[in-house]
Amino acid sequence: MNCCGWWQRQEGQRNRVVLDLKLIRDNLDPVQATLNLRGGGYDLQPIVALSQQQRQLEQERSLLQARSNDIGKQVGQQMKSGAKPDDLAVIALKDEGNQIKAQLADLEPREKELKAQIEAILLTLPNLPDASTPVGKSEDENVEVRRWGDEFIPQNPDILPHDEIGVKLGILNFERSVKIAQSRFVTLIGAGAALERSLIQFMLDQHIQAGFVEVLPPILINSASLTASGQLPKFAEESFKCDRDDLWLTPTAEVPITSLYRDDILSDADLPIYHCAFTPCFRREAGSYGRDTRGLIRLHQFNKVEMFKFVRPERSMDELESLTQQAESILQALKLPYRVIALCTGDLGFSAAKTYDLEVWLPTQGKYREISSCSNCGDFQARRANIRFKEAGKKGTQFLHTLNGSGLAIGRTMAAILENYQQPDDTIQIPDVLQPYLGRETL
RNA sequence: GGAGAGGUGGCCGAGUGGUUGAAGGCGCAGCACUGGAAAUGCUGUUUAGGGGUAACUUUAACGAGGGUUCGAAUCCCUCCCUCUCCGCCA
Repeated sequence: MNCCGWWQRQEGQRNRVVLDLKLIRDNLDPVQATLNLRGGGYDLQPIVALSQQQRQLEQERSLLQARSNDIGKQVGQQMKSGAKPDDLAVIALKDEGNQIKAQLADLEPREKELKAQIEAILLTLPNLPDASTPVGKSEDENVEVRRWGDEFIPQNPDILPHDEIGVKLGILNFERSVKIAQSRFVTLIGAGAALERSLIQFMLDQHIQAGFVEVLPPILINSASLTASGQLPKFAEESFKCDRDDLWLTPTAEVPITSLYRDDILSDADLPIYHCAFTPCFRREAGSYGRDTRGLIRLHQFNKVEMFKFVRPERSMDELESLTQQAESILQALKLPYRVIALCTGDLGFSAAKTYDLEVWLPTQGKYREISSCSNCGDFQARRANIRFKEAGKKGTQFLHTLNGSGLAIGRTMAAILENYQQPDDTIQIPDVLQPYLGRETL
């Protein structure tokens, strides 16, 4: 992680609060207990201790600075009323000012160091699971919520895996992609490229119609953006980095979209804000050697249409349900069988408080595979990104809630179509809703 | 990449060392006036941390970081960003 230097250009950021320090201080045991549901051995005790010391120093420093300000004023007044710089009274004040300066020079670095330590630890703490997230240690304890489209599961026993049929049809090429780049890349050719493009267009159209405003964000993004949405500091290994520039290849559109409103104070009238975006996504897939080495399931570069919501806190759980349904509506329109899984506390992503995964049926694997992940991040990302809203007529600001969901991963959708729509003669029927986009009925 | 200009509150815009968290204006909110409104007048109008049940109090912030000073929006250094012109380029 140290090789990447992601922390080096963070100075533009105000101190981020991340998990609410006050919440931790005032509710140590419940917060610790909730965090423990994730596993991972997070310990809040050191933070509380450091925070205690830091506040102690802050109080001392404030007092000194108050006195220092006072001295400054007094000198100013005396000079104004005609005192000379070498008057005894003035010199005495200056001396005291210098003494305070010396004391502050000792205090300040110590407090700063404590703050930095606290901040560094806080940034590594994941979000607290929502109370409605099922408790469990690993993905084995995820809970299936519902299934859809059993009647569309193909019964043909001779279906070829999507990568094999894709290569056979000449629309996917993996070998040449190794030549161009590496393994875990694909080149789409002819109708394959067109199908990918049609899927992107179709999905965006669906979301735009549902009220999501399309954005096409930068795909090279800075460290502050990755920190804001929770990818940094813990997951530096997972992203591609352009080392000379403090720029990273985006792992998901969630990251640039979160930072669209970083450090903003929105008006409550602005909420909710719905965005959708098509972007390529880049992941190093460190630690997944040997998993899904074939096909479109796990690539270093893949396309995805993402949905994102900025909402009022009390609405976020309802918004998660409708976000999930929006993602489901794409699978339903494509008539692809899927199931909805509620991730358990042990399998929850770093920034999420609650997550539904959508898993599409892949006949040749005989199982459901993740094609969308819809998460309510609560105020976790809003804290890191410092995105607040102000209620008309009310004092102060509050952090809003963010949600994100794939709608959908394009490559995996392609894979699902190539298998579920495969015909006995090795052609691919094109789903009805895509035909107008692609301009043909079969591949 | 080369040359120049600039970054102040929701916005415009003043401010080159001393009660400036920041004049003035616009906007916004409340009140007054009105049958209602406009116009007008008055009042208010940033955020974050600490202490306090609270009223309140204190600290910090004028792009960011550092320095000079008893005292910095104002002076010095470094960095970032924006704009204009030239070059290059899709």
